Amino acid sequence: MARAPGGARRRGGGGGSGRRDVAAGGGEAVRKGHWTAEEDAVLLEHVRVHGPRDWSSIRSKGFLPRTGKSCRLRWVNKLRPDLKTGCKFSAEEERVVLELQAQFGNKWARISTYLPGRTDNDVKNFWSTRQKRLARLLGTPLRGRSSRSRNRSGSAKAQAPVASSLEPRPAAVVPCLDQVPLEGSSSGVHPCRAAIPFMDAQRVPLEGSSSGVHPCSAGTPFMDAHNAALAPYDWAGSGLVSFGGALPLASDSHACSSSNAAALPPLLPFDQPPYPLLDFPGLSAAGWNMAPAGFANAGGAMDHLAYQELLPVTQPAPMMLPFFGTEYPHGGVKTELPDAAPDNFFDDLPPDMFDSLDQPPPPPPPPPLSPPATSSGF
DNA sequence: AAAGTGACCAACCGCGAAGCC
DNA sequence: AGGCTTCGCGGTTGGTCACTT
Repeated sequence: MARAPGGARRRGGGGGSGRRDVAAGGGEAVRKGHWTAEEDAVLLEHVRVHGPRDWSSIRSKGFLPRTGKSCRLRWVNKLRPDLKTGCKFSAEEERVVLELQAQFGNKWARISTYLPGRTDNDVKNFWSTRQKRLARLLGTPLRGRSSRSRNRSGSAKAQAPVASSLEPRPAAVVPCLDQVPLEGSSSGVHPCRAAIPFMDAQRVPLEGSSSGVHPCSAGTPFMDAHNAALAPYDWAGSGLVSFGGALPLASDSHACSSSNAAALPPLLPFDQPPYPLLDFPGLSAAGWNMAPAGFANAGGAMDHLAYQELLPVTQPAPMMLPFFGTEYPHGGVKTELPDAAPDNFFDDLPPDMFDSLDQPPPPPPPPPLSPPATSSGF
């Protein structure tokens, strides 16, 4: 569908219109809502001078009529130079999210530390969208607290609730969501790819003009629809929760990384994958321009890393790395699978597979073997 | 063409933890 | 030790766009 990259999307005009712009309270007005370029510039300057801290002073000193909370959020989610703005989650990133969500639960900040360039908000939104899609595809309301109901025009086609606080689940082999046929997919160019034309030659070629082997399945055979149908499946859990395999983070998760953010993911508490990783000539690990070791684990540490990047260059770093991801819904890479046609994917599943939907969740998984290594910070 | 809908994204809110005095 | 402030996180909400009907 070629949606515009997040940052480029046109928002309710004139800056700061989406939500309430100004606090209702008296006294000094606190601006809310969407940020303007001018505000961003002020915030960036503050960070450049003071670092990603003292958020509250931004307002107290009169730099911006924004709360420190809002400033921090803006920095973390949008202005940090190491963010993958406009990049949809790749299949590998999705796998990471699934695996880590199964491990950690809804610890988005923690999970995001394994995904360079992704914020907790990114992960959270991704997960939420994914859960909603799953719920709709499965025709099963997800458990958990009531989801936001758009309730547009009182549509009877109310969307299923989204489980907002899911318990950690034991890993299970499940299909990558992009195995699930997605309506509305159309050919297009991923915003990242647009900037990285050479990647087209590296991608798994699609057969014909509109269908072909999904890059995900091509590179990761365990994710094909057939295996998915045969695999045990944690329906009752966090949707299509997880994978039995491990995560090839060492290389794949850096696809689409926006910069030399010195962000190697922490060592994951998973085994190395038994399946081949996507390999692209000329893109060795050394070519990723990554720090040799270390990883920021917490959001604050990430802030600091990003700030260090900001010091020499206040503009977001350009996309320098290719995007290997599989785009399904609206981004453009065709995801139609020969073996997983929209109408027969679930038909291929054992009929009793859905019986577990209403069963209590299995006991939580064992804790991770080791938490992410902490960086020295700032 | 218009309405409905899903997907995606940005940002706010509430709460708890951490730090400081 | 206790209160206050700041920060970080998770959940939620609202807006926009693209696609479908």
